[in-house]
Formats: sequence, C-alpha cells, structure tokens
Amino acid sequence: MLRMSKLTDYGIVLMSYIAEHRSKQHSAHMLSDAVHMPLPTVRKILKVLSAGGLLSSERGAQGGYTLSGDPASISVAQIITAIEGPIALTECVSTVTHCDQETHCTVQTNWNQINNAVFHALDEVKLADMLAPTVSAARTVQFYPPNYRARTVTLQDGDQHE
Amino acid sequence: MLRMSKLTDYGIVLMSYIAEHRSKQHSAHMLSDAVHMPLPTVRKILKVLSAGGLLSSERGAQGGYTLSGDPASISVAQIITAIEGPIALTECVSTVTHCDQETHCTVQTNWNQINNAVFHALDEVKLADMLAPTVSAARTVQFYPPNYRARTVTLQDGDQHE
DNA sequence: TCAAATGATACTATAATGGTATCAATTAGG
DNA sequence: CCTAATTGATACCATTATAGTATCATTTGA
Repeated sequence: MLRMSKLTDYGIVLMSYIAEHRSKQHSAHMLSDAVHMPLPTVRKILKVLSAGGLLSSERGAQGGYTLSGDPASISVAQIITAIEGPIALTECVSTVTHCDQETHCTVQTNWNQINNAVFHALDEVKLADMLAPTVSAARTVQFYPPNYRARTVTLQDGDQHE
Repeated sequence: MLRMSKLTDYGIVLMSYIAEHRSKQHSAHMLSDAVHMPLPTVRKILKVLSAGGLLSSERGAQGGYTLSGDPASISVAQIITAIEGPIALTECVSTVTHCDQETHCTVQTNWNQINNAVFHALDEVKLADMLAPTVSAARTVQFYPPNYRARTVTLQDGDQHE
C-alpha cells in the first residue's frame, strides 16, 4: 500500500498519452476515448492538471489541452503533487496540527528527511522516462527484494512462532 | 498527500517508544498510557506489528511486547509494510488486476522502477535514525524545494492565469 | 448565433479507515 | 488450581475519503 489515489494514476496515464502525442491539441472527449476512461473523470483530472500548471488549456471550440512543458522536465512528483497536493507521508509534517503526541514525538524532525527522500525518488523520474518502456531500468538497481514482505502469516498447525 | 495511514504513523511512534526503552517488556496498557493513544487502537497495532515479526510477544500475566531486532536494523519500510502491506503506489503493480488500460499502458513497467526508488528511500531510514533527533539529517541533502507546490490557486480578481 | 469546448460547483454512492467491543487462549503467582 | 493479567482473533460500526456523476456558467471559432 502506501498507495496514491486512483485519480493520480489516471493522471499519469493521461499525461503520458498527451506526451506521446504532443503538438496536437487534446480535448477531454478525445482523451476519454483514447484512454478508455469515463469522460467526467477525465475532465476533472485535466482540469486539475491544468490548474497545476502541467497542462495548458484553451477554451472554446477547437480548444483542448497541451503539455505546458517538456516531457523530460516534468516529473512524476509534479504530477502527484498537482493532483494530491504536496507530498507528505504524515499529517504532522504537512499540516500544523497540534497533536498531543508532540511531547514524545522525537520522530517529527526525521519525517522531513524521509519525505525528502521519497520526493526526490519521485522527482527523478520524468514523464519522458515513463514513455520509453525500460530505458532507465537498466541503470537502475533493483532495491526491492523480491520476496520482501512482513509475515502477516496465519500460523499453521505445528508452526512455531519463533 | 500520498499519505500513509494514521495507524502506520502510530505504529512508528510505538516502535520508536519501545526502541527507546528496550530491555523492558511493554504491555499494551502501559504503552497506551505512555504514548497517549486509545488502548484498543494500540492493541490492534501491536498485534499487527507482532504478526509482522517486528515485535516479539509474550502472553499471559507479566507478558507484553519487546523489539524483536536491533533498532539499527529495523527500517521504516518494514514498519510500513507490516501495517499496510507491501509498498506499492499503484494497484496495477501490487495486484494482478486485469485492467483495460493495459493496451495503452506503457507506464506499467516503469512503476516498478518508481516503487523501488521509494522503497529504497524508506528502507534506508532505520528505527535507530528516528530516535536520534537529527543525526543523519546533516548528511542528507534537502531535496524538497521549500515552496514546491502545484498551483491549486483560486484566482483572485485581477489575477491573470498565465 | 450556435456548437464545442473548458471552468466551477455540488451532489451521491461506495469503499476505506479508525475506532470499539467481545470473547478465546495463555501464563504467572498466590 | 484458580484468578488476574495479558495477548490473539474476530466482528462490528461510524465517520471520512474517494471515485464518479450531473449541472450550469464561460469562452471562442466558424
């Protein structure tokens, strides 16, 4: 988990599609057809991406959306941020909520560090990278141990819990 | 956003507290008092952390929980994974859902790359790092531009939208 | 002037989450 | 051996967030 919203996922797919077909102006309707997503949802997302400055919009007949920048300079982090707001894993980092943990919360400061790390990871990946199937995968070490997973096992008979 | 659940946040606070007071056996009740969280919730989280192998539990009177490993070797990624399940930002990565995007989804393969990056970032930060207030912050470059944020502005009068 | 398009707002149903309650199983100690 | 303290498991509920829909206003090209 630690999942981002489905809308964000859609947003990235949309951005990818538009990036693949630059120069053209894309209406919500066209995109809805092309990417097989419900029109109202597409509209909503495009609006947000536009408000976020990632797409340029033109109103009126023959209007539509275009990328407002170079695919190589638009990062996944930007897209996520545009749709979900600033990347912050915990509430205590993002908002200035007065939480009664504060006293015991040595943790607080270190979250910024973690957020930075995650943000950086997401900011390194550009839209252009998403288009080229596996270009950068080659130079990327696979850190995720394939069978890494906490044991949420339900113990079986005769199984000893350590 | 891209927020992890509140329970996970709690989980990290609990793990931090236990790590700060190792050697002792901690009952849910004690922890609830110490960290000021509702007892049932604490119980739930401890149970999960225990099932995830991060805590060792002893039942019966005078029972309780202890860290099952060294704070320096338990990572934030492990804690998150224990509580929320495997770290996967998109559904299409985690589950084998048959989504009708597949055809247009050049994106798919690259998500693994992103997930790896994020996982790595979270796996680098150990529980021990969370205790020492700002030890490792010094050697960590601050990547997050302080005013980075998509413009979700509501335009004011006389304000020109680019 | 009309049709095609985005912009804005508000609403609804479903799902996820946080929180609670209850009972079973285990174990130390009198 | 019985009781109290403790974890384990399951089930439930209320609130919130999310995804999706509907509607109307605004802009603009032909």
